[in-house]
Amino acid sequence: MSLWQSIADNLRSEIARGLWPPGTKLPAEAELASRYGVNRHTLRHATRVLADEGLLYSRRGAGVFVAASPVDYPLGDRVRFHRNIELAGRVPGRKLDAVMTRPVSADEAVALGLNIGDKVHVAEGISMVDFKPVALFRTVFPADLLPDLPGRLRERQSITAALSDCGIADYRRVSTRVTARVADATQAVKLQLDPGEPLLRTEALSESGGRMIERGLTWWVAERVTLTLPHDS
Amino acid sequence: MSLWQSIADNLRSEIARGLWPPGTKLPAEAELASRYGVNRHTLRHATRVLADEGLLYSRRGAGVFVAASPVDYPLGDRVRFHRNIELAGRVPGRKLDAVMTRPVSADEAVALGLNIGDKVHVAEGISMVDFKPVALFRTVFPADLLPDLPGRLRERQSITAALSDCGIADYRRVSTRVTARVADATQAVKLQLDPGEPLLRTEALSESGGRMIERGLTWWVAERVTLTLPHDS
DNA sequence: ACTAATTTGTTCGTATGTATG
DNA sequence: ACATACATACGAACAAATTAG
Repeated sequence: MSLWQSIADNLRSEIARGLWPPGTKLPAEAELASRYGVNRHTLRHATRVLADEGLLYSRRGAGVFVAASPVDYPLGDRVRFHRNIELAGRVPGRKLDAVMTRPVSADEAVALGLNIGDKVHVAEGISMVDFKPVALFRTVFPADLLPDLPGRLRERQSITAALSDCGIADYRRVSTRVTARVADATQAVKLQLDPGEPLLRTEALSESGGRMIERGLTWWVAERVTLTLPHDS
Repeated sequence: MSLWQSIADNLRSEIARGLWPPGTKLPAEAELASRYGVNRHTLRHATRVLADEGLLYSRRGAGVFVAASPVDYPLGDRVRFHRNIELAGRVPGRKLDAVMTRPVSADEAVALGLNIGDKVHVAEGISMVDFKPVALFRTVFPADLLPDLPGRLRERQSITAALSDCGIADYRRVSTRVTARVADATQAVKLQLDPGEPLLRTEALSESGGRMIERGLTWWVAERVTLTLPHDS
């Protein structure tokens, strides 16, 4: 086993054991290199590999830092943000930026099976984990099915709870599509990250009782969340 | 409905109908604006929205172009690149950059259920659709189970076929994790895109007959693929 | 290698219609 | 009725990147 590999393994296990918590600044490369008794190039080889794995990141002139361990977010048939995050032992939160009712757009109409001119409720906001933003969402609901939804959304913390108040006891994902984009300036500000950082974009359609009930677009901060897929076997 | 919205809808439907095939350069903004009888700002508002949706992209000094429609890539229990792409009516391809055998790394050992010191075969390369690169992959196999794999991989076009030659007739995904990173310089060159463009990174584990058979890392060009999830109902 | 023409990107200014309270 | 705020639309000019000759 090469020197850089054993150093990488060493650091990896130390990070895994919590010896260097997320956000910690590692000692300077020169310092660490002398501790391991290797040349700075050798140490850099190890940290570069860990950075590729997403465990570390470096900022020129600032230092090498331990990346925040991303939240695992399972994308199953019944995706519920609050439950998912609580099951992972973290604190879920949501900030509602806007709730409005407006005519459906062309692409939304196709997705939800509506006609031009029909109205939709739109909820926009930010999802948080441990009081840090992890995602932006824009969710669209057919207004005719859910006349009371805007009010309920403002009262309740979770979308699931608001839908339940409107008589939608259960709903299921029928399709999920995943792609990625880099954050623009507006998204970066809302998510407290730098523009150009990658976002995972999911487009989800849910139905209940034969009607499309929800079309949700979510932009996840890639470095703060890992989407996991169901493999029912 | 505002002017820019109807222009956007018009262009959207024209693109959907194939009137402007992927890669086509649209007429210059000034030209298009005069055709629609609007100011250039108004036209730009429409094209900006379509660019946000991923239907168009613009290059200063060059023009506005119709984006190549991304390939839908289903992530199910039995993921087979060649079959998936052919089913979408496109031409799959693979370029093998390297096949080697080396000791397993720490994280690979955990994933595949191996011990330190065990050997793995590694296959690295580029996946293509319609002769354009869409993804980088690095796939790792336990060497003890598949002594002949390196030779087979070099002979055959698809990993599925090579595994079949080694007696693995069938294998299933047991876990898939999705996150995103921006492309570094090396990845950008291999994938023929600009550094800083977002990549979707999937980490997949597959098993066959009770043994982990494969751990595949794939970096997808986000603008050229959309990952779709199974929702078995 | 250089220039000129073309094309998108950005920033001024101005005006109008439409909700809101 | 009025003031305010916001989105929409037009006009002009210039900057920056690309392409053609």
